[in-house]
Amino acid sequence: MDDKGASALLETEIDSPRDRVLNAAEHLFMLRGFAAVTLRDIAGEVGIKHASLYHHVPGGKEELFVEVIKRSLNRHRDGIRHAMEQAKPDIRSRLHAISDWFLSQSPMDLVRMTRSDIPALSSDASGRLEQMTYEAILRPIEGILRTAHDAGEISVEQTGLVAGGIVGMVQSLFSVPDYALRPSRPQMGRDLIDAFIDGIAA
Amino acid sequence: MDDKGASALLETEIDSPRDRVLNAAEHLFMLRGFAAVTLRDIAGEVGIKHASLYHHVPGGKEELFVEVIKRSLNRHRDGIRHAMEQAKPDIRSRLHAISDWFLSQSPMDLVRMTRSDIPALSSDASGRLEQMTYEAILRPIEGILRTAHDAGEISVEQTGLVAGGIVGMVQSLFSVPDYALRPSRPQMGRDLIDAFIDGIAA
DNA sequence: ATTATCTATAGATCTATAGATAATGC
DNA sequence: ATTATCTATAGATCTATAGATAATGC
Repeated sequence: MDDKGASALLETEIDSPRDRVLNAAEHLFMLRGFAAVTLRDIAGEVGIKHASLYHHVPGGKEELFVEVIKRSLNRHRDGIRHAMEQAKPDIRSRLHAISDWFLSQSPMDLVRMTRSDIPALSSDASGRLEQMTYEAILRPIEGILRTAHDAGEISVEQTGLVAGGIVGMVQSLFSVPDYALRPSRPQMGRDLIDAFIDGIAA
Repeated sequence: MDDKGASALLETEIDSPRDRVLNAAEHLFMLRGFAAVTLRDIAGEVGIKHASLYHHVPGGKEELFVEVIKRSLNRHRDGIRHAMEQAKPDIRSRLHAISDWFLSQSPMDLVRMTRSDIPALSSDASGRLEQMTYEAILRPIEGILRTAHDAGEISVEQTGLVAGGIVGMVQSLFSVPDYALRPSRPQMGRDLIDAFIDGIAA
């Protein structure tokens, strides 16, 4: 699957130059979106000239974005999977773990990604990424909810709807300004999850 | 407050040319965000050349965006206020009405607006819009939750947190693709509100 | 007479490419 | 020797302005 050659790097290995480029690109693309980030912005964050980016990503801006999103989605898929293995099996622990995971990552805005960024790409990449976004994030959470539902742990039927709602709710925390961060963002995430599980009604 | 002169237009009045420009701009800015929309896109949707936009909005792209957002935020503030006057006073009816209102408007992405679009503006406009966003949308909803809390209708204390979560949850529905719109988006919104009020736990 | 639009163009970016130079890894 | 970076530049596009032309409203 990886035509760049599976690298059997030592664990002490520092980031490859290509990874430093992808890291900078991910930071900026996630923060501002595809259109608002220029290749000069990314190169500037790495500390090189923008023309040098083409050595690492010959396909230019679109390939850079696609690589960044694919890498991020794969990491989220694995992160959620791993969190589910670690967490206690009850739905509250599981949703807490998912919230913790999202809030530990660079701020993703799934709404902007699916409504603005991804549709701006060539229709080829566009379709693949849209599909991949669903498979990596919404589908796993949907599965977790479905399992909890079948076990009689939760009552709601519309697992897809609720999965999207939870993600939207948690990601809204990324726009909480620093001065309002009391309690911490992860704690806010768990509080929102608790409110959603128990209901806000008195 | 409005230095363009309060227009005592007849109710049968059709949109002024300036309003047609603002409408097109709002549609595109809300869909794709500030950076991803060009003046040519907007002019094209109106059916004029991009240079003509400067006659209606001399300040150019930034002023156009600021005008659009201010108009939209004012409309949301009034719409929420009006919805609260119409709705029954219990918190469920009120949150249903808020969800209905949001889903009746052109798709707003508050996360993208506050994290990407608004910070890209001159710091002058940026500060004003950030403040106005909070006052027009989050504060009213927070007030509604606070009232319900004081009346013993809901138990959760963190009204600001929950207000943001509800908005994020409802706005996530804008990224539901058309083929998945069963039931309707407004019905999905009310279902999510119900789940949030009653809790998803069995 | 005023308002709205157009053509033409300036100047600033942006993406992308070509080819030279520097740094790195056997 | 290979990988990474740089300088220089082409060509596309974007925002914005100036001034001419067309449409509209008394």
